[in-house]
Amino acid sequence: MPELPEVETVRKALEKNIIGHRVIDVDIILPKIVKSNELKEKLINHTFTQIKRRGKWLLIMLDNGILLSHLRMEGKYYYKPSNEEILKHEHVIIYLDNNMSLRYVDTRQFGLMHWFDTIEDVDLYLSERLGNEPWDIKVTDLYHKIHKRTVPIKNILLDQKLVSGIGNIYADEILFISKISPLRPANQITIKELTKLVNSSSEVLQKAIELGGTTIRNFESEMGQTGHYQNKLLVHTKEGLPCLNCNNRIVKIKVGGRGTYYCPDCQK
DNA sequence: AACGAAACCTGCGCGC
DNA sequence: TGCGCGCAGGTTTCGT
Repeated sequence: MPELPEVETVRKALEKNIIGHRVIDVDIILPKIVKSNELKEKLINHTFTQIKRRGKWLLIMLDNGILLSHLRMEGKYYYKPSNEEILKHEHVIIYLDNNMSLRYVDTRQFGLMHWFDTIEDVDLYLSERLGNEPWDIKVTDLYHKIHKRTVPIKNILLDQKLVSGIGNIYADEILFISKISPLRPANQITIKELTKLVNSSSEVLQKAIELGGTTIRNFESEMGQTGHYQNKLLVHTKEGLPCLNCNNRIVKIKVGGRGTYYCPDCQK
Protein backbone atom coordinates (compact mmCIF):
# COMPACT_ATOMS: atom_id res chain seq x y z
CA MET A 1 0.00 0.00 0.00
CA PRO A 2 2.48 2.62 0.44
CA GLU A 3 3.40 5.86 -1.19
CA LEU A 4 2.73 9.15 0.54
CA PRO A 5 -0.95 9.50 -0.45
CA GLU A 6 -1.77 5.95 0.64
CA VAL A 7 0.02 6.40 3.94
CA GLU A 8 -1.86 9.67 4.44
CA THR A 9 -5.11 7.79 3.84
CA VAL A 10 -4.13 5.25 6.49
CA ARG A 11 -3.21 8.09 8.82
CA LYS A 12 -6.68 9.55 8.56
CA ALA A 13 -8.31 6.18 9.13
CA LEU A 14 -6.21 5.53 12.22
CA GLU A 15 -7.02 9.00 13.47
CA LYS A 16 -10.70 8.33 13.11
CA ASN A 17 -10.61 4.95 14.78
CA ILE A 18 -8.07 4.81 17.59
CA ILE A 19 -7.53 8.31 18.99
CA GLY A 20 -8.59 8.41 22.65
CA HIS A 21 -8.50 4.65 23.03
CA ARG A 22 -6.27 2.86 25.51
CA VAL A 23 -4.18 -0.21 24.78
CA ILE A 24 -5.01 -3.16 27.02
CA ASP A 25 -2.79 -5.80 25.46
CA VAL A 26 -0.36 -6.40 22.61
CA ASP A 27 0.38 -9.59 20.71
CA ILE A 28 3.61 -9.56 18.74
CA ILE A 29 3.28 -12.63 16.57
CA LEU A 30 6.20 -11.92 14.21
CA PRO A 31 8.92 -10.32 16.33
CA LYS A 32 11.18 -9.32 13.44
CA ILE A 33 8.68 -6.64 12.45
CA VAL A 34 9.23 -4.88 15.78
CA LYS A 35 12.65 -3.30 16.17
CA SER A 36 12.18 -2.19 19.79
CA ASN A 37 12.23 -4.89 22.45
CA GLU A 38 10.16 -2.86 24.87
CA LEU A 39 7.30 -2.02 22.49
CA LYS A 40 4.68 -4.15 24.23
CA GLU A 41 5.43 -2.79 27.70
CA LYS A 42 5.48 0.78 26.38
CA LEU A 43 2.06 0.44 24.74
CA ILE A 44 0.05 -1.34 27.42
CA ASN A 45 -2.14 0.99 29.47
CA HIS A 46 -1.35 3.98 27.32
CA THR A 47 -3.67 6.01 25.10
CA PHE A 48 -3.44 7.11 21.47
CA THR A 49 -3.32 10.88 21.20
CA GLN A 50 -2.69 11.71 17.55
CA ILE A 51 -1.47 10.28 14.26
CA LYS A 52 1.10 12.09 12.17
CA ARG A 53 2.97 11.28 8.97
CA ARG A 54 6.40 12.11 7.60
CA GLY A 55 7.00 10.94 4.05
CA LYS A 56 5.89 7.32 4.07
CA TRP A 57 6.29 6.94 7.84
CA LEU A 58 3.40 6.88 10.28
CA LEU A 59 3.88 8.42 13.70
CA ILE A 60 1.32 6.78 15.92
CA MET A 61 1.50 8.92 19.03
CA LEU A 62 0.57 7.86 22.54
CA ASP A 63 0.63 9.75 25.82
CA ASN A 64 4.07 8.29 26.60
CA GLY A 65 5.84 8.15 23.23
CA ILE A 66 5.63 7.29 19.56
CA LEU A 67 5.08 4.07 17.64
CA LEU A 68 6.89 4.73 14.36
CA SER A 69 5.58 2.49 11.60
CA HIS A 70 6.64 1.92 7.99
CA LEU A 71 4.42 -0.18 5.72
CA ARG A 72 7.10 -0.84 3.10
CA MET A 73 5.57 -2.79 0.19
CA GLU A 74 2.43 -4.36 1.57
CA GLY A 75 1.87 -3.36 5.19
CA LYS A 76 -1.70 -2.56 6.21
CA TYR A 77 -3.65 -1.82 9.36
CA TYR A 78 -6.94 -3.52 10.01
CA TYR A 79 -9.37 -2.37 12.68
CA LYS A 80 -11.59 -5.22 13.75
CA PRO A 81 -13.28 -6.79 16.79
CA SER A 82 -10.82 -8.22 19.30
CA ASN A 83 -12.47 -11.61 19.36
CA GLU A 84 -12.05 -12.30 15.66
CA GLU A 85 -9.61 -15.07 14.89
CA ILE A 86 -6.05 -14.16 14.07
CA LEU A 87 -5.45 -14.59 10.37
CA LYS A 88 -2.30 -15.54 8.53
CA HIS A 89 -0.11 -12.47 7.97
CA GLU A 90 -1.51 -10.59 10.97
CA HIS A 91 1.82 -9.96 12.68
CA VAL A 92 1.14 -7.45 15.45
CA ILE A 93 -2.18 -7.09 17.27
CA ILE A 94 -2.93 -4.18 19.57
CA TYR A 95 -6.02 -4.76 21.70
CA LEU A 96 -7.96 -1.64 22.63
CA ASP A 97 -10.30 -0.76 25.50
CA ASN A 98 -13.41 -0.92 23.30
CA ASN A 99 -13.28 -4.61 22.33
CA MET A 100 -11.64 -3.63 19.07
CA SER A 101 -8.15 -4.39 17.88
CA LEU A 102 -5.64 -2.76 15.57
CA ARG A 103 -3.92 -5.41 13.45
CA TYR A 104 -0.77 -4.94 11.44
CA VAL A 105 -0.95 -7.16 8.36
CA ASP A 106 1.97 -7.62 5.99
CA THR A 107 2.24 -10.52 3.57
CA ARG A 108 5.85 -9.93 2.61
CA GLN A 109 6.96 -9.02 6.13
CA PHE A 110 8.99 -6.02 4.96
CA GLY A 111 7.35 -3.45 7.20
CA LEU A 112 8.74 -2.42 10.56
CA MET A 113 7.90 -0.69 13.81
CA HIS A 114 10.04 1.28 16.22
CA TRP A 115 9.34 2.80 19.60
CA PHE A 116 10.61 6.23 20.59
CA ASP A 117 10.02 7.97 23.91
CA THR A 118 10.17 11.49 22.48
CA ILE A 119 9.41 13.26 19.23
CA GLU A 120 12.97 14.58 19.25
CA ASP A 121 14.24 11.01 19.01
CA VAL A 122 11.86 10.37 16.09
CA ASP A 123 13.03 13.52 14.34
CA LEU A 124 16.65 12.49 14.73
CA TYR A 125 15.97 9.03 13.34
CA LEU A 126 13.98 10.38 10.38
CA SER A 127 16.36 13.23 9.64
CA GLU A 128 18.93 10.63 8.61
CA ARG A 129 16.49 9.12 6.14
CA LEU A 130 14.08 11.76 4.83
CA GLY A 131 14.33 14.91 2.81
CA ASN A 132 11.49 17.40 2.46
CA GLU A 133 8.14 16.54 0.98
CA PRO A 134 7.62 18.00 -2.52
CA TRP A 135 5.69 21.09 -1.35
CA ASP A 136 8.59 22.02 0.96
CA ILE A 137 11.36 21.52 -1.58
CA LYS A 138 13.47 24.49 -2.63
CA VAL A 139 14.34 23.81 -6.25
CA THR A 140 17.75 25.47 -6.02
CA ASP A 141 18.67 23.29 -3.02
CA LEU A 142 17.62 20.13 -4.83
CA TYR A 143 19.40 21.23 -8.00
CA HIS A 144 22.58 21.69 -6.03
CA LYS A 145 22.30 18.15 -4.66
CA ILE A 146 21.69 16.43 -8.00
CA HIS A 147 23.42 18.45 -10.72
CA LYS A 148 26.49 16.22 -10.69
CA ARG A 149 24.66 12.93 -10.34
CA THR A 150 24.63 10.58 -13.30
CA VAL A 151 21.76 8.32 -12.23
CA PRO A 152 18.45 8.46 -14.09
CA ILE A 153 16.15 11.22 -12.84
CA LYS A 154 13.61 8.62 -11.77
CA ASN A 155 16.10 7.31 -9.21
CA ILE A 156 16.31 10.83 -7.81
CA LEU A 157 12.54 11.07 -7.41
CA LEU A 158 12.55 7.75 -5.58
CA ASP A 159 15.39 8.73 -3.23
CA GLN A 160 13.61 9.54 0.04
CA LYS A 161 16.61 11.48 1.28
CA LEU A 162 16.25 13.94 -1.59
CA VAL A 163 12.44 14.12 -1.84
CA SER A 164 10.23 12.17 0.51
CA GLY A 165 6.95 10.50 -0.28
CA ILE A 166 7.23 9.59 -3.96
CA GLY A 167 7.18 5.90 -4.92
CA ASN A 168 7.21 3.90 -8.11
CA ILE A 169 3.68 4.68 -9.31
CA TYR A 170 3.70 8.42 -8.73
CA ALA A 171 7.25 8.80 -10.05
CA ASP A 172 6.04 7.56 -13.44
CA GLU A 173 3.04 9.88 -13.35
CA ILE A 174 5.13 12.89 -12.33
CA LEU A 175 7.67 12.29 -15.09
CA PHE A 176 4.93 11.89 -17.68
CA ILE A 177 3.23 15.12 -16.67
CA SER A 178 6.60 16.87 -16.70
CA LYS A 179 7.36 15.41 -20.16
CA ILE A 180 10.74 14.17 -18.95
CA SER A 181 12.12 10.71 -19.64
CA PRO A 182 12.69 8.57 -16.55
CA LEU A 183 16.09 7.70 -18.05
CA ARG A 184 17.45 11.24 -18.30
CA PRO A 185 20.65 11.53 -16.28
CA ALA A 186 20.07 13.82 -13.32
CA ASN A 187 22.98 16.03 -14.36
CA GLN A 188 21.17 16.89 -17.60
CA ILE A 189 18.08 18.23 -15.87
CA THR A 190 17.80 22.00 -16.07
CA ILE A 191 16.55 24.25 -13.28
CA LYS A 192 13.44 24.87 -15.33
CA GLU A 193 12.79 21.16 -15.73
CA LEU A 194 13.46 20.51 -12.07
CA THR A 195 10.97 23.22 -11.19
CA LYS A 196 8.41 21.47 -13.35
CA LEU A 197 9.20 18.14 -11.67
CA VAL A 198 8.85 19.52 -8.17
CA ASN A 199 5.61 21.31 -9.00
CA SER A 200 4.20 18.22 -10.69
CA SER A 201 5.19 16.14 -7.67
CA SER A 202 3.18 18.39 -5.38
CA GLU A 203 0.21 18.38 -7.69
CA VAL A 204 0.16 14.64 -8.24
CA LEU A 205 0.56 13.73 -4.58
CA GLN A 206 -1.99 16.27 -3.43
CA LYS A 207 -4.54 15.14 -5.97
CA ALA A 208 -3.91 11.53 -4.97
CA ILE A 209 -4.43 12.40 -1.31
CA GLU A 210 -7.76 14.01 -2.21
CA LEU A 211 -8.80 10.79 -3.91
CA GLY A 212 -7.63 8.55 -1.10
CA GLY A 213 -4.57 7.19 -2.88
CA THR A 214 -4.23 4.52 -5.54
CA THR A 215 -5.47 0.95 -5.33
CA ILE A 216 -4.10 -1.46 -7.93
CA ARG A 217 -3.52 -5.19 -8.23
CA ASN A 218 -6.69 -6.02 -6.30
CA PHE A 219 -5.31 -5.11 -2.91
CA GLU A 220 -7.84 -5.63 -0.17
CA SER A 221 -9.59 -2.64 1.24
CA GLU A 222 -9.32 -2.04 4.94
CA MET A 223 -8.99 1.09 7.03
CA GLY A 224 -9.71 3.38 4.11
CA GLN A 225 -6.94 1.94 2.01
CA THR A 226 -8.99 1.81 -1.17
CA GLY A 227 -8.47 4.97 -3.12
CA HIS A 228 -9.56 6.16 -6.53
CA TYR A 229 -6.45 7.66 -8.03
CA GLN A 230 -5.96 4.52 -10.12
CA ASN A 231 -8.64 5.98 -12.39
CA LYS A 232 -6.40 9.01 -12.92
CA LEU A 233 -3.22 7.16 -13.82
CA LEU A 234 -1.85 8.37 -17.15
CA VAL A 235 1.04 5.97 -17.76
CA HIS A 236 1.67 3.59 -14.87
CA THR A 237 0.22 0.14 -15.76
CA LYS A 238 -0.59 1.42 -19.28
CA GLU A 239 1.93 -0.62 -21.28
CA GLY A 240 0.92 -0.89 -24.93
CA LEU A 241 -1.91 1.61 -24.60
CA PRO A 242 -1.93 4.86 -26.57
CA CYS A 243 -0.31 7.87 -24.95
CA LEU A 244 -2.93 10.45 -24.01
CA ASN A 245 -0.84 13.19 -25.61
CA CYS A 246 0.48 11.71 -28.84
CA ASN A 247 -1.34 8.41 -29.32
CA ASN A 248 1.89 6.45 -29.61
CA ARG A 249 2.36 3.40 -27.40
CA ILE A 250 3.34 3.54 -23.75
CA VAL A 251 6.29 1.26 -23.13
CA LYS A 252 7.47 -0.55 -20.04
CA ILE A 253 11.16 -0.63 -19.19
CA LYS A 254 13.31 -1.14 -16.12
CA VAL A 255 14.84 1.87 -14.37
CA GLY A 256 16.77 1.48 -11.17
CA GLY A 257 15.43 -2.04 -10.95
CA ARG A 258 11.83 -0.84 -10.97
CA GLY A 259 9.13 -1.41 -13.58
CA THR A 260 8.77 1.91 -15.37
CA TYR A 261 6.10 3.09 -17.79
CA TYR A 262 6.59 6.07 -20.07
CA CYS A 263 5.99 7.54 -23.50
CA PRO A 264 9.28 7.63 -25.47
CA ASP A 265 7.83 10.24 -27.81
CA CYS A 266 6.47 12.76 -25.31
CA GLN A 267 9.05 12.30 -22.57
CA LYS A 268 12.50 13.52 -23.55
C1' DA B 1 30.94 9.29 -2.72
C1' DA B 2 28.19 7.09 -5.95
C1' DC B 3 26.35 3.38 -8.28
C1' DG B 4 24.22 -1.23 -9.44
C1' DA B 5 22.83 -5.42 -7.65
C1' DA B 6 21.37 -8.24 -4.08
C1' DA B 7 18.82 -8.99 -0.03
C1' DC B 8 14.71 -9.13 2.75
C1' DC B 9 9.62 -12.17 1.98
C1' DT B 10 5.15 -14.26 0.06
C1' DG B 11 1.95 -14.95 -3.52
C1' DC B 12 0.30 -14.62 -8.12
C1' DG B 13 0.19 -15.20 -13.11
C1' DC B 14 2.38 -16.88 -17.03
C1' DG B 15 4.66 -20.11 -20.28
C1' DC B 16 6.20 -24.63 -20.99
C1' DT C 1 -1.45 -30.46 -13.23
C1' DG C 2 3.04 -28.90 -11.89
C1' DC C 3 7.20 -26.29 -11.99
C1' DG C 4 10.12 -22.45 -12.64
C1' DC C 5 10.47 -17.80 -13.53
C1' DG C 6 9.46 -13.00 -13.16
C1' DC C 7 7.11 -9.60 -10.94
C1' DA C 8 4.97 -6.70 -7.08
C1' DG C 9 3.13 0.59 -4.33
C1' DG C 10 10.26 -0.01 -0.43
C1' DT C 11 14.43 0.43 1.80
C1' DT C 12 18.97 -1.20 3.36
C1' DT C 13 23.22 -3.40 2.64
C1' DC C 14 26.89 -5.13 0.08
C1' DG C 15 30.28 -5.11 -3.39
C1' DT C 16 32.87 -2.43 -6.90
